[in-house]
Amino acid sequence: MQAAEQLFRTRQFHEITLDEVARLADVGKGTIYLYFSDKEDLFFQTAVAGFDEMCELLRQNATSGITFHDGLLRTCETVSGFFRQRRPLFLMILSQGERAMERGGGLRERWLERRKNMTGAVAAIIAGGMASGDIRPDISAEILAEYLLGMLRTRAWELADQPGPMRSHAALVDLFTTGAARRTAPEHTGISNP
Amino acid sequence: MQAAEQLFRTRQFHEITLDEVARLADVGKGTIYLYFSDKEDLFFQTAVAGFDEMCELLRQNATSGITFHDGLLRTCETVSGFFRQRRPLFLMILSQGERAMERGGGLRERWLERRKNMTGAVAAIIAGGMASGDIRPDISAEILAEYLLGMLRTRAWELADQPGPMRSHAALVDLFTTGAARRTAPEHTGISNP
Amino acid sequence: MQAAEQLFRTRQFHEITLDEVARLADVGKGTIYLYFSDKEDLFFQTAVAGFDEMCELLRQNATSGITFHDGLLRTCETVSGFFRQRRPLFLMILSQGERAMERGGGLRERWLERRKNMTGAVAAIIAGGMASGDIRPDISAEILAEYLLGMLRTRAWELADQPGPMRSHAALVDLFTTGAARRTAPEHTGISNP
Amino acid sequence: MQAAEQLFRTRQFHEITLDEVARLADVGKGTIYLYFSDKEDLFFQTAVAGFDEMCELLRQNATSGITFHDGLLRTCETVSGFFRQRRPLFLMILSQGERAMERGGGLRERWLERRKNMTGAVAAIIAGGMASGDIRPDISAEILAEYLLGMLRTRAWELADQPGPMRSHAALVDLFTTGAARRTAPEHTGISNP
DNA sequence: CATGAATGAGGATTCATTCAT
DNA sequence: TATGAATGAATCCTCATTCAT
Repeated sequence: MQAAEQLFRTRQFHEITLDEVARLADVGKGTIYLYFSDKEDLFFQTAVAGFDEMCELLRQNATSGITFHDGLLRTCETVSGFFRQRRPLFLMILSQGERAMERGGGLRERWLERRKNMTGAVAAIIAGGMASGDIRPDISAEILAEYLLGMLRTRAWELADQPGPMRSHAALVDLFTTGAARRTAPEHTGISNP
Repeated sequence: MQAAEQLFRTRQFHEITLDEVARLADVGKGTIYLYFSDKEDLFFQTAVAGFDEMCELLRQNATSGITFHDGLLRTCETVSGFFRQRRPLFLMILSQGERAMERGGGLRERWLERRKNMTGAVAAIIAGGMASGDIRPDISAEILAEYLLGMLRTRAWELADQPGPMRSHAALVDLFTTGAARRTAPEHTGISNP
Repeated sequence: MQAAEQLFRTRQFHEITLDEVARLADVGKGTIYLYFSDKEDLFFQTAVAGFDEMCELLRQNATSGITFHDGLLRTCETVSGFFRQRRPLFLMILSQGERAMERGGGLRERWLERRKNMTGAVAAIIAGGMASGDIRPDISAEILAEYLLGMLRTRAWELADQPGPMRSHAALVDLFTTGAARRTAPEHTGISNP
Repeated sequence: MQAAEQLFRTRQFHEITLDEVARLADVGKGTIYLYFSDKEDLFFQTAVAGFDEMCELLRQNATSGITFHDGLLRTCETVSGFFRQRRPLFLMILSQGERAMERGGGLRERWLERRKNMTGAVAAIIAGGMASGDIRPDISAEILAEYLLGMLRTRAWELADQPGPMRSHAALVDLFTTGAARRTAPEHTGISNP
C-alpha cells in the first residue's frame, strides 16, 4: 500500500487525492480507510516508513568496516539520494511536522522517535570520527549531524542544478570537515588549493 | 495589503482562506483580485517582498565598514531572524517553488531573480572574505553562500529548541569557517588557520 | 429559501440531498451555507418556520369572536391540515428533536420555545373552554392540548385513509369532549346515539 | 439475531451501521445477509417482531378474566411501556412505513397485517367494552383503538417528562372514556355514566 | 453455512473566483 | 475602484453490499 508513496514523492499532500492513491494502488477507496484512519495518517505512515528505510541504509553503512572518511562519504551519498528523490516528501514532513505534534494517538512520539533515529544514525558515524580523532569533540555529534544534514539538503535542493566540481560528495565532505576558511598548508582531503 | 503576509508567517498556504486575508487587511475579497491575479500570485508577491526586505538588510550589513568576520556574524543574525520568524513562509516558498516554475506571467523569472538576489547578498559578503584572504577561493562564493544559508536554516528550524553553547552565531560561524575536523593546534573560535 | 421546505414535506431528512435543495431553490449549493450553518440547521429553521406559521393561524382562530365549540372545531381543522400535509416534517421534528437538544447555539432553547408555542396556542383555546365552563378544570389545559394534538395526529396519519363518518372534525371533537363511554342521556354535540 | 433490535431501541435507522449490528450480535457481517435481504428488511423484521411481542401481551390481558375497566387499564400500561421504551423503533416504523409500501416482497402486506394486528388487539378489548355497555357503540372499535393508541403515544412521548397527577393511567383512561367536557355531576374517576 | 476484507457510489462541506451593483 | 453575495467544482469519508475463502 505504501507503494502509493510514489505519489508523495512527486507531489504535495494537498495535491494528492485519495482517489488517485486508490487508483494507483489498485484498491478501492474504502480499502485505504481499513488501514489508515486518515489521509494524514496515510501520510505519516508513509513518511515514517521512508525514514526507516533510510536509517536502515545508514546503519548498514556504519557497520561496514571502512575508514571514517569513506563512511562519511557513503553516508552523504545515501542521504543525498534520499533527499533528492523525495524532496516533496521531506517538505511535507517539514511542513506537516508540527501538525503531527497536535494530534493524538502517539503520533507525536512515533514522529519524534523517527526524527531522532535519522539524526542519530548520522550522529553515530560522526561520533566514530570523534573517537578516531578526525572530528572536533567540542560540538556534540548530534548538532554536527544536523548541520551536515542541512548541507546535504542544500546540495540536494538548492544546488540540484548547479554544475561543476562542487557536485562531488568529496567536495562537500571537505567543506564540512575543513571549513570555508583559507588554509595555508594543503590538507589531506584531495581538494588542492590554487 | 501585503500586511496580510502576517497570516503566511504562521500558517500554510492551503490553510489560509482569502476571506481571512481580506478580513485582516480590512478590504473586500474582490479587491484582492484587483491587485493579484491569483491566490498563488498573492503568495508570491508576498514572498518576494519578504526576500527583498531581507536582501535590503543584508546589503546594509555589507556596506557598513566592519571587518569580514563581524559582517559575516551580522549576516548570520539577520538571516537567522528571518528564517526563524518565517518558517512557514519559507516552507511555502520551498514547496510551491516549482509550482511557480510551471506558471506563466514571468513569475518564474521574477522568482529566480529574487532567489539569486538573496544568495547573492550573502555571496557578496563571502566574496569580500575571499578578497581579504579569509575565505578559500576554490569554491565559488555562491555555493558557499548556499551552504551557509543551509546551516542557518538548520539552526533556525531543526536546532530551534536546542540549548547550549552552539546557540551563538559565533559558534556557527566558526563551524562554517574552520570545519568539523579536529585541529592540531587547539584554537576554538579564531578564524585564520595558523 | 425555506421554499425548499417543500422537500421536507414529502421526504425524510436523510433522503434529501443539498444538491436537490439547491436545485429546487434555484441557488448554488454554497449559497445555502451562507444562511444555514448546517444541513441540520436548515432543517431546524424550516421546521421552526412551519411551527410559527401554524401558530399564527391558530392565534387567528382564537381571536375571532366565535363560540368555544366552533373555535375548537376550527382549531382542529387548522392543525389537521398541517399534520396531514407535513407528515414527514413532523416525523423529522419528532425524531430529530432530541438531536437538537444536544446541539449548541441556542437551538435547544429556540426549539423548546416553538414547541411550547404550538401547544400553548391550542391550550389557550382549551383554557377558554374552561373559562366558559365547557371544559373540565381538573386537568391542565396544556395536557389536554397535548392529548388533543395526539388525537389529531392519529387522525391525520393513522386514519388518513379511513372512510366513514369519523372523518368529520365534529366527530373528533365530540370524542374528545364527551369521551368514549356510553351515555344514557343524549348530548349537545350532534352525534346522536342509536 | 433480532437481539440486535436493542440498537433500534435507542438510535435511528440511519445512525446504525450493520457493522455495529454484526458486532453486537457477534456474527459476521455477511451472515446478516443470509437471513435478511436488506438493511431495511432487517429493520422490518425487527419491527414486526416487536409488534408481535406486544400483541401477544395484549392478548394475554384480554383473555384474563378481569373487568373491562381493569383490562383497559392494563392494556394502557402494556402499550405505554412499549411506546416509551421503543420510541425510536416506532418513529422508524412511522417514518419508514411508506417506504415499505413501495417495496416488493410482500412487505407491504406483512406490514399492514401487523399494524392491523396491534390495533385489532386493542380494538378487541374496546369491543368487549361495547358488549358490556361501557363503551359507546357509534364509533367503530378500531377507530377508538387508534385514538387510544394516539393518546398513549402522546403520554409516552410528549408528556414523558410531565410531572403530576395526569401521570397515572387511570387518569388517562378517565379522559378517554368520559372526555374533556365538564360534567354536571362531578364524578372524577368512575367510568359508567349515571 | 459463516466470514470479513474489499468495494465504490454517494453526499456534506469548503473555498477560490466572479460579477452585478 | 471597491464590494461581498453567489457559485459549483472538488474532495474526504462512510457504509451497505458482495464474494472469495
